[in-house]
Amino acid sequence: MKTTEQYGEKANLALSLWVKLARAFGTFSRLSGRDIERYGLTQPQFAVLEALGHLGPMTTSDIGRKILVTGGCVTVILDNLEKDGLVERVRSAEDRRIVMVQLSAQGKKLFDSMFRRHAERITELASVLTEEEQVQLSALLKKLGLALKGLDPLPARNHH
Amino acid sequence: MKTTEQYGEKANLALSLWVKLARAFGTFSRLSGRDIERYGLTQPQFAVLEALGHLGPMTTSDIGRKILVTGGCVTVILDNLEKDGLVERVRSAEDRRIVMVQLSAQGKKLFDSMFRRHAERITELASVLTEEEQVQLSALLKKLGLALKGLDPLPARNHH
DNA sequence: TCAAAATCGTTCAAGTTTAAAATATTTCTT
DNA sequence: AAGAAATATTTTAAACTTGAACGATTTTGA
Repeated sequence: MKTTEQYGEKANLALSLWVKLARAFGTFSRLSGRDIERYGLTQPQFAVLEALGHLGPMTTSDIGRKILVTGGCVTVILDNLEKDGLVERVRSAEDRRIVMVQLSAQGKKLFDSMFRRHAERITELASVLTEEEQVQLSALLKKLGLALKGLDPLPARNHH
Repeated sequence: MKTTEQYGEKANLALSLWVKLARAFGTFSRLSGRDIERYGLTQPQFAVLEALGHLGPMTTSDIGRKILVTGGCVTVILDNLEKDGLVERVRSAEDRRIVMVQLSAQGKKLFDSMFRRHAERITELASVLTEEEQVQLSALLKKLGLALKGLDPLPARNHH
């Protein structure tokens, strides 16, 4: 793992940070995903239900921005969720280009029973750090994430 | 973003940590990937070249463990890199099941010219945090990553 | 008002990833 | 030494994601 002192101290620090970020995320993601599979959902499907469950109905493109996937992908995810009867698409009356997406009754039910247990699992995973460490890590990641977002020339539209 | 005080304090702390980890990784990954595209490589292709360049020749399955993808995927990535003349597969003489993978002369050349510039870009991205913050974050991520890895029932073989 | 431009969602084709099955080789057991 | 089990890699089929192209609708601006 030691990226032999080859690119200067600052670069090694940065490279090492990047590797650890990728590893921590990868493992956390795999473990979280394993939990989600138990509910018969894929990770992106779960992310959509979570967004709708916590934030309420929203448009297709809002979902894409929320869970960081492209529009074409959102369509597929919604197709599958709709097929399972978990979400409903409602074409807006005011602007008929827009599709509002919401949890169905069944979707709400699944979300409620599922998310609480999932939250427990996430809590369990995070508990490998003390609460103070979690606070520190959270703050540093927030700073990193926000600062990097500023460098990201991508979908940064806030208006609507 | 505020996951309304719904699942208890500890759970909210953990959920928030998870969200921030995913966001920071996602943005970092996208920016890093954008840099890599400039060399005509995909992110996993780059990861393979990096592993081979820094650690020397290794087997197909070592590569998979290193860059955290499945064996089948490594095969495809290597096929494409081999097609571009960047890596070479050498079937081991002692154990003919094993394929050792190494950079070709052209691959070495690309790696040298590419990785230094990429390291600079990563350093630039990481510099949104102070060096001390990077050290702290690195340490916390390392602890998190290693502890989670212990919970991960997956490819944890260390023997060979 | 009416045509051009912009926006929203879907469709499509191509590339990536995974898990499982298949192949080849080696090691273990008896 | 022979067959069973294990190991390393590739192949295959299915799923996911993306970016570009497309159709429908709304907004803009002459």
